[in-house]
Amino acid sequence: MGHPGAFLNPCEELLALCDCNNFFVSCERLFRPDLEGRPVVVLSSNDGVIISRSNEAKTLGIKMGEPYFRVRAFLERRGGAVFSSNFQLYEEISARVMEVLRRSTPSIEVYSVDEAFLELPPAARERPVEWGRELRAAVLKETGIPVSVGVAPAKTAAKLAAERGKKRPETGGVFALLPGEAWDDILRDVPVEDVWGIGRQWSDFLRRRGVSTALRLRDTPDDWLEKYLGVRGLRTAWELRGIRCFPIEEYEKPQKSIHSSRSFATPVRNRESLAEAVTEFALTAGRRLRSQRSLAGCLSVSISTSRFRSPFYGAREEVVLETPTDSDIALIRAATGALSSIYKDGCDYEKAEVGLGRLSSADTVQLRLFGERDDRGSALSRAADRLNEQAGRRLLLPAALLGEKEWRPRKDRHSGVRLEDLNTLPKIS
DNA sequence: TCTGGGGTCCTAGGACCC
DNA sequence: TCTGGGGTCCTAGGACCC
Repeated sequence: MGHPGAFLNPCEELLALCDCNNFFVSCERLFRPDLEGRPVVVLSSNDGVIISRSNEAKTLGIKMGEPYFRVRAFLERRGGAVFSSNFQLYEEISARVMEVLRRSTPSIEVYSVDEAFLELPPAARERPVEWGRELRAAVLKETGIPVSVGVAPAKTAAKLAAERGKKRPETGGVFALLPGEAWDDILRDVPVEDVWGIGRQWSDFLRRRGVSTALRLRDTPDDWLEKYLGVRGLRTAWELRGIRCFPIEEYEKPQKSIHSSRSFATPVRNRESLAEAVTEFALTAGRRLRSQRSLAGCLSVSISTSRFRSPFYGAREEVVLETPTDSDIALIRAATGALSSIYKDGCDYEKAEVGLGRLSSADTVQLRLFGERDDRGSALSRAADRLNEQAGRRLLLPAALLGEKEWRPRKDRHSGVRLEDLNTLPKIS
């Protein structure tokens, strides 16, 4: 068997996971300090399911991903506060948190909107917990967002450490999992399904074979792991041995695919409304495509009725774009064309999606032999991006989108907070 | 009545080539 | 009835993540 990753002396280098606590709820609370101590939840798009919970909501037993309609009455009785999601706001606050983190590390990987991996500066290796506490205090002071910090030799272990910091108040939100005697005791306490990289299918499989804790996973023989869980499962076990297999990926790579989709507040029955939604999603995907300087080589459209009702109808059509493009006009044309080949009359459509794939760099275009680059459409789209960004709203949009948007997702509980409001927050000094 | 949206990586198997 | 042995590329589907 070969080596699944670079071997690093476990004691030499350390990294940290910095994880924002209950991030979306914490963002909403910045503007509503009166909600401290009350159960608060944030809902997904279309107010569908719960995607962020305050500690009080967790204590009430409300689960991640729980459909909102099932707990609405319960939450009301308990004096809970509910918010529709406001991703623009969360992304802006996230950027501010990441700025603070960036200052305290030689190398950072922004892993998600609320998490980052940081290489510990060499001087901090002797005092990881103190370093973590300083980091935590700096983020709280400058952004108002509470975070947990976990320090360990490898990412998978750092995840466990951060979780421990979050769950145990006596740690002050910071925990270092360092090779030594405590290592085994801590891993013994962690159910295997709580290990980063071990999801539902794998944890069921492992438990059936008696591998029920992180410690047992760590001590499972390599050949067995590779046979049943593949190289990813093997790397996860190695990381639990303190060996770094997933390096910090400092440089942001362009995405390989871009998707834009929404569920509709009320079912859409007519072709025009569905085409309008698909046009909207193509525009959203196109804007994100251009912002990472990519061209799309193919585009797909999916439509479906509700998964929870029968008869179900769902279909997907993919079209190869003869010349890779980032032009809204080309994307919209492809999307509406694909839609017409799968649209079926008489269905109650609940969701649609536009996906862009086979992305390539806009800076190094591969021209097809008989293809012609659509420079005008591309330039027009970029000009629209600039105008709309300067204006802070959409000044320029296709006439097809001037309609009533009967497909618009629900957002009944939006706080109404706008980006500008961020600058009105009182500063803590 | 009401059930999110956005990604990544790995692997197995088929097509195709020499 | 018999009908090789590799290698590479591509894709669909499954698993995972937040």
